[in-house]
Amino acid sequence: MKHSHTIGEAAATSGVSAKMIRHYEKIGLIEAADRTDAGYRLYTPADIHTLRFVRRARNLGFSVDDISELLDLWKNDTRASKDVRRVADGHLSALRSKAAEIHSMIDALEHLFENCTNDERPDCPILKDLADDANPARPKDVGHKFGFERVC
Amino acid sequence: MKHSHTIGEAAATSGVSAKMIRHYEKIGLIEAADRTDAGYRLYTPADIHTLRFVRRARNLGFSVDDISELLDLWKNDTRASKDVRRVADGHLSALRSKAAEIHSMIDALEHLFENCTNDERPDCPILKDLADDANPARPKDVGHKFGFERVC
DNA sequence: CTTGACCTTCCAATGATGGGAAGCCCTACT
DNA sequence: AGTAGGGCTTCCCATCATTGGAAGGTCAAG
Repeated sequence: MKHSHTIGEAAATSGVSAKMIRHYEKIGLIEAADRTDAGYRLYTPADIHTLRFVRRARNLGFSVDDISELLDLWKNDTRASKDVRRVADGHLSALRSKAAEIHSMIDALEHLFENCTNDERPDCPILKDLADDANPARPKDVGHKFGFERVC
Repeated sequence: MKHSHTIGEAAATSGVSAKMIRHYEKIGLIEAADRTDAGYRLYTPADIHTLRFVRRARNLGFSVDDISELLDLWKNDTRASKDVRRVADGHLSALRSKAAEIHSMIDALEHLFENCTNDERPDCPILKDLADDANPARPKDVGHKFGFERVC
């Protein structure tokens, strides 16, 4: 086991946190690492390369399921280019529709701002609009599937 | 208690699911509803109006915390317009930065597609790029805070 | 031989929502 | 009057990626 690294080193060089490396192992995204006699995980340069692949895919917003599929394709020499493309294409169109939703929210909010005095008076067109029963506030239901945990 | 409605009716007319109405009550976003002798929740038209306000704000992507603040302002006649504006402004800039991230992911993916043959051959520039140690794939770390649960 | 930095596992929380089970309530129909 | 059904109740669990912490074992240097 020459050239093996601890999880901390693997985390530092791959950009994936040690926590997440253990997590990815537990959920089966990556293979279980070899261990020292003391139980420490050991990572080869090839493992770290895989971790980098995972991080880059996450940076592009791929889900863990997508990445699992991409990893399989990556390690399979007989893969067809179009299979990879299918995964990436699905992700891309999801991104595009998410972008469209966000832009429609931005537009609606900017519209609400148009008449906002931004002063000490209690009159506020933004609240008026939210309270207006005739206004569906761009009714497209957004909710959980597209993730507004804290930022949207 | 004339003019009172069950949670199902309130859900249907407000557009907020019964599940979520109970949830909002539990987390304190809305006040606990009155109950019948049998324990059924009862909603007045004013309650339903509040629920509509909540739904519209959610449709605009406001977080529950934001909405809680907006509700307080809405029910407070001495509010200052600028306080509402502060909440909405914070949300708007969060939306804008999220939009920017998504567009950078879209751009990166579209770039990967440029040389993709989309055929049966095993050669795939998308995977090559993900595996390329020299390529940080737009290193801006995205992750949990901006929500890619299933779509990104 | 201690100290401190690292590693281990396990459990919990985030945020908004959905799903389901087990059981009570109410109305309508036989 | 009894029953079928639908709606209501509470409680727990799952999602998704990630972080945090606690309790404890290991290793290297001082």
